[in-house]
Amino acid sequence: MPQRDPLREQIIAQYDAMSPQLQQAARYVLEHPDEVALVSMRELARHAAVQPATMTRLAKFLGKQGYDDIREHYVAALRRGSDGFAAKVRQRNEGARASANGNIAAHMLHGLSAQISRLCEPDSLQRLEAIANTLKSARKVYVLGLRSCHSVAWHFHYVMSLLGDRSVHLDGPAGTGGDALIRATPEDALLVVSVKPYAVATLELTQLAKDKGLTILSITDSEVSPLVGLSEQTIFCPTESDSFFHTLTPALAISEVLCTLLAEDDRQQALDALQRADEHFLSLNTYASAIPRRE
Amino acid sequence: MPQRDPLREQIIAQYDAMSPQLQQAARYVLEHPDEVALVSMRELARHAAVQPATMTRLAKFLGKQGYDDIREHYVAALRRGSDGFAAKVRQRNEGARASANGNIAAHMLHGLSAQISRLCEPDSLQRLEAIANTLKSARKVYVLGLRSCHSVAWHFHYVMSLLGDRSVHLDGPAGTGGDALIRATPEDALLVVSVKPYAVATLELTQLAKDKGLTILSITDSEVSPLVGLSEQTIFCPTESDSFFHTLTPALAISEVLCTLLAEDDRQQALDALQRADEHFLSLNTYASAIPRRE
DNA sequence: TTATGAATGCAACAGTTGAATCATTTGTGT
DNA sequence: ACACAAATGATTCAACTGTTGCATTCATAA
Repeated sequence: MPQRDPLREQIIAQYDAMSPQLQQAARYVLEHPDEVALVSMRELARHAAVQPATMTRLAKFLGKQGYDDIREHYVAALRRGSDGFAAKVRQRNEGARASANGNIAAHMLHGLSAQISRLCEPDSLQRLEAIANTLKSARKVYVLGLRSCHSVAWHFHYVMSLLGDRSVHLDGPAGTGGDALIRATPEDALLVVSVKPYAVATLELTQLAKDKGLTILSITDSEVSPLVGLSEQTIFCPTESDSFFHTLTPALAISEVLCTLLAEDDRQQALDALQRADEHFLSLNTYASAIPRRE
Repeated sequence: MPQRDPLREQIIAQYDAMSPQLQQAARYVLEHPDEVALVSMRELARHAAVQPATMTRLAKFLGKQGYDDIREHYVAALRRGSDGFAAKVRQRNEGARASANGNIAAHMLHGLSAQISRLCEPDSLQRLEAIANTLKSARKVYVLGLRSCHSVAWHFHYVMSLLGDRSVHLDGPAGTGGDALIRATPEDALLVVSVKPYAVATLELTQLAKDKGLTILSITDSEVSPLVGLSEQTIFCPTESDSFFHTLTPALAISEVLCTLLAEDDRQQALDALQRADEHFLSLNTYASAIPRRE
């Protein structure tokens, strides 16, 4: 399981050179690596039937500065082993050292990558599929995401609008964003995107939609988000970031996956719709067909 | 991964009844269960940005005798999860089965994760830093991204607008999007986001800005993008995806990294600006401070 | 406005931690 | 037998832990 454990190998290599007490301590450490991370040195020493000082001496003997170096090692190993999310945390710590070097960017990108890969967990995948299925059978899909979540909501709506006319974006100038709900029916669904801090307007509109009988689906950041209680189905996106702001990259990834699942549901229809869209844009000269010559 | 976690469920169930500080502590515990087992209470409190006492109070609130009860729970969970590697094998099988099931979502998410982690290559990092440096010294930063790239452009602008008033979003109703360029000067920069197919309007506006002497920086998808020739500096975002549509998740990640680099450049000013923004939103009641009760 | 109770921050507490120092024991070579 | 160095045990210390009580702030109703 642990791919390679340099400290473990070092202990084994130096084992023969240790005094009996040190060997006893070392042996216990080798056989109970988790304990090192989870209990205090004194308790570990007690379990190993060794003086507390012996643990310190073991550390010194291995060339470490102190016992904490040993513990740190096993804490890190445990973090990595427990699940992917913990691995991210560790990565972040590692990256922190690099970022002292001045490279915040690499650090951040690593974190984002890990967060997205964590979305592959069975629970998330199941939720994604469930939401996609509900969206498929909805008459209209209203999309709501205010402030920082606008980007995600809009992108979802944009892609959906290329595929058909079922998507309605709840946004607009002069506070008219919610007006489209006037014609909403219980056969419709509302896809809400909101992360902490949750915009009041988002919650209010969602409540209104729920009162009108719409099926509420949400992309949000936590089990304890206020959206959870309002929604029939929920998918969670991590938003933590080392910067001042939370990240919306995982949320966008989720939104793109949902679009894909919806399109994939009826491949042929999706292709046809995109074909028509292409023709439309062509006749409008929306896109640069021939790339302008660059000097 | 843990089949059932009664404490977790208890926290979620009682979350709404907690005071804001307790909620903050509880939320951190929910999101970082391993940390509870691996670090001291004070350190956990520090990470969660609450008072140490709050953790104790959380424990009492949950009916526990003290914080140690909470820690014990998570220590036990971690022990079970790590050395009982049956759980891990099970997890792996679950994941494999799901993805072998033809799970598009998992495949896509893996791909996105890999694409973002590829952005950590030295070349990309260098480009990121170069663009950030140029943005720092610009008087105004105009942001342009049409159609699918709107989400990226808008998100960049949104974050920047929280930090100050240097950012101007080139978008608006009734085709007035480019009007803001009227007051642009050669001390300004234009950040363009565009991926294939490149919107004609984007290229035209960029050309106009270049003619006016602005520094052009771009986020685009290829060395042969028409933006490359127009831009002083360029950063490339992968857009390939298994779905019909290209992905903008990496582009958004890039935009978030840029924001962070800019904010990090003058930490204090960024913090002050965010502080002011917070006060503004508070007085406007933009965000739900007390999360509405859900039944 | 003022009064009231809850929520929060702060400071002090006793207990525990890991490490350093000194004393004692152990094993070894003469 | 002795001396002597390594190993071990015991003691002490500063730093930190989780907890508690008190002071302050905050929200809300009268």
